[in-house]
Amino acid sequence: MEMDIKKVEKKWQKYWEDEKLAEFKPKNVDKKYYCLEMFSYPSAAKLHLGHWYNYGPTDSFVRFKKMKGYEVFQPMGFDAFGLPAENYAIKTGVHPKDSTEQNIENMEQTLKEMGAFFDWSAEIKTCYEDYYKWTQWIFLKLYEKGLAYRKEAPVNWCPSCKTVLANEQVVNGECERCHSTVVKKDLTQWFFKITDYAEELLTGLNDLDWPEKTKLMQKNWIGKSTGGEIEFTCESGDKFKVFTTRADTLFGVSYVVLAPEHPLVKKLTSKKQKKAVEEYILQTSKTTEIDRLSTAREKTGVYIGHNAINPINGKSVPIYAADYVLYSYGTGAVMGVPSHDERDFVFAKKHDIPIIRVVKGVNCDDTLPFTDDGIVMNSPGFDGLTSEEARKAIISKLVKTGQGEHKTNYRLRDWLVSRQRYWGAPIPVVYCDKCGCVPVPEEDLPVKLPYDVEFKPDGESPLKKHQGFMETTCPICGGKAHRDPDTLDTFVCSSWYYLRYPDAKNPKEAFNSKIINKMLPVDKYVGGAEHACMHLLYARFFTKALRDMGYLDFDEPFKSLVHQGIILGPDGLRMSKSRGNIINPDPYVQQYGSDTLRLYLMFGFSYIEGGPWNDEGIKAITKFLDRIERLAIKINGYTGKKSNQVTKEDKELLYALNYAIKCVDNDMENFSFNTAVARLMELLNALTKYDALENKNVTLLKNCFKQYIQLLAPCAPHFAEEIWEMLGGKPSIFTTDFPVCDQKALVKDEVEVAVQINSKIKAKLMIPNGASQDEIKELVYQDEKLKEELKDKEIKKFIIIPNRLVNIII
RNA sequence: GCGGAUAUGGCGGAAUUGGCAGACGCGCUAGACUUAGGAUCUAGUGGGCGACCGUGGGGGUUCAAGUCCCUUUAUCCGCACCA
Repeated sequence: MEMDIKKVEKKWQKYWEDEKLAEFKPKNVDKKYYCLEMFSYPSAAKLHLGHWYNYGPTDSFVRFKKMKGYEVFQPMGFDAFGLPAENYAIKTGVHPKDSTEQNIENMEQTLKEMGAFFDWSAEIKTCYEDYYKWTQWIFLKLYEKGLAYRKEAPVNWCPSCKTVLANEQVVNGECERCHSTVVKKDLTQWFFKITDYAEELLTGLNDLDWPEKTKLMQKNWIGKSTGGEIEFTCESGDKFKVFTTRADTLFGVSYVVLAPEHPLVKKLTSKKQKKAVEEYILQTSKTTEIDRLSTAREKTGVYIGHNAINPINGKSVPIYAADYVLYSYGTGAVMGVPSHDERDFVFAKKHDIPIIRVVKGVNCDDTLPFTDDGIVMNSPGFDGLTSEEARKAIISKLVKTGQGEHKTNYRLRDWLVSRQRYWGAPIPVVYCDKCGCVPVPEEDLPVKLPYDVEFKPDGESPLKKHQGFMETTCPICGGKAHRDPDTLDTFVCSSWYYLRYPDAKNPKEAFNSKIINKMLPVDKYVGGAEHACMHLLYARFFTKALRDMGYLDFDEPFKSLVHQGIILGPDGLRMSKSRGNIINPDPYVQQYGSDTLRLYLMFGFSYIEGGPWNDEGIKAITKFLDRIERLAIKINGYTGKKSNQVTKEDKELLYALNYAIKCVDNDMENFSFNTAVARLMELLNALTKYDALENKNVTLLKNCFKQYIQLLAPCAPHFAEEIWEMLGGKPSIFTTDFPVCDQKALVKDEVEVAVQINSKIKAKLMIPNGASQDEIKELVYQDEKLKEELKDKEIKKFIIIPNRLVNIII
């Protein structure tokens, strides 16, 4: 390459910055296009290939939108709280604030070297007071609204480190550091009541331009099921409810199960069974939820030595404690119907529990368990009803006696936001002996995270050990009080950051509603599919909650969503330190330049699929840009020679140009970057071919080539600016309009049509554009080769697909 | 286990949504130019000598299937304290 790519990159990055080309101009808000990439965690490894893949091509999309006349807003920031920085501190003693700030600085620099149109004037760092102050403010608003509450919930506890562990730190049921067996321990923790919005979060999915699979994942995650709650009364007089979607099988109940954590288990267990039950509970505390729900795993459980009464028939059935029932789902209790549920069937066989059939199949299927709907039997008063009728009828009967109700249940659970860690936003409440749990008044925010803390894990979290932080006074009575030693889940910080960006420096409010209502929702959100169920759901919940408090007038934060794929290691496996297959983008940027790496990422992979890294293809991109540069230099040297005559070749070139404009426009819009680049390569081939002609029209060629550089510009921004300037264009090329397709140039005089006989290709014919069916038939019959094939044959059917093919059935 | 997805040449990947499978590129082969060069250009490149056969396997619908239906296999991703 002739040009010094490093110099060119610096030159244009400086120009863009000086001209503030990436800054959003509020006066043009009517033409706004808010494109957001998920912000990143400031890791020590600087930018990895995944960042490049997320941000590079999406920046090209943004530049494309800018050239299409939109006022684009593409902000960037850092999700800066989190576990890794704290782990790093424990290991090395470097304070999370220091390491995080250093990492952010490094990443900012490399992000700038990428040359993306990020509006740095709106940058956000979630670990800074001016941000987490408002995270705390939102917590208070949710609390006021009754959407934040406290309850007991289990945490992973390592008995030897005396510390709470993240799921990630539990490996095969053991502590990753000391390999002790991890147990569950109950703590009082904060929850957000996302379940209040379960129904709206579900129905709202219908109107979103999101990948179908993501919507389906959220739908399943929310997990709506309709059924009823039925109340069982224990012999002791205690009552508990079970949730079921199969009330039609209520007469088939031969036992009931409580989750081992259910309070009634402790209360009702008989003396004789006490030892067995306690052992079982201990065992359960070591099992993960995924294992507990596995249908392949052996169904374990113990009889607690107490019975309950089935409200529909007064029958006494045994109560079991079993870990395949989760205390956190439904009522934490289920009824056991071995005849019509596979898990119950296995359980009953093992514990010698009677199996009573109450539904028969329409087609007389008599193997048990029978899990389909059918006709109800052995159910006095309901026999002969279909399952669906019986479900309603049975619950309705129980409603009358006050022993049941129709109920919709969701698998979605409330969001646990307490983290027993240091590096997060402190929870803005204090606990007073007199006044109880008291929210910190708004004017006292932020509750600052102290710097001087001790990280070494010794049974207490760093904040709990910090007297200066913990000891405070009650805002109500002024008496002694203490703070919450926990911090907020980092997902809380990332659930509202898209609202902060458009008004990022506002010192008076989290965001200005007037501005936000104009700038939101986000027009295009781009990020990994791994966030389908959590971040994307939490953000939707926050938006709806803030709307209901009157701060926002829109219902959904992200109108349109795209997931980029994952770039795997060269071995086809996910990149990870332990595998040693991490590809560092820096050397490629150094050697080939940022445009080349970006372009390769756009061309070499299907954007939403990703795939294994392979650097063979990157040289092809260098070659491609080289060819463009050489042609540019050559064409630039031509002196104008105008010809008014339009040749066949001229027409072909114009066709190629306009076809490319149409395709690239469409492909960029749809994040189909690999095909967009393919069309650019095709057009370069067409330009090169035309250039080789003796009687070329230089003016036409120059004009087409200028448009070519405009088409290329979003995908290779520095390179295109440089060539554009060389061709005499006024910078910046990104202030020019994206070329518009001339439909007239796309009309061809004749089209090639494939001719099939009995669905096998026999010939290809040139057919004049717009020929009638009869004219096409005539042309087919005139063709020598086809004449031979069709001789003496009876034509049964003559199928014509305009401009594509003809199929003759004989 | 539950939930979600994917499978097309030697490789990365296309295919206007039921209409010419393999666009574009890598790699490979041959040639040109050359200071016998990991540069550039030009041509060829799914398989088979062939009629034909080809989109993970088997079956089906259709004039026509990579695309729709049934079935099966393999691989990958998420599962609520990683972000």
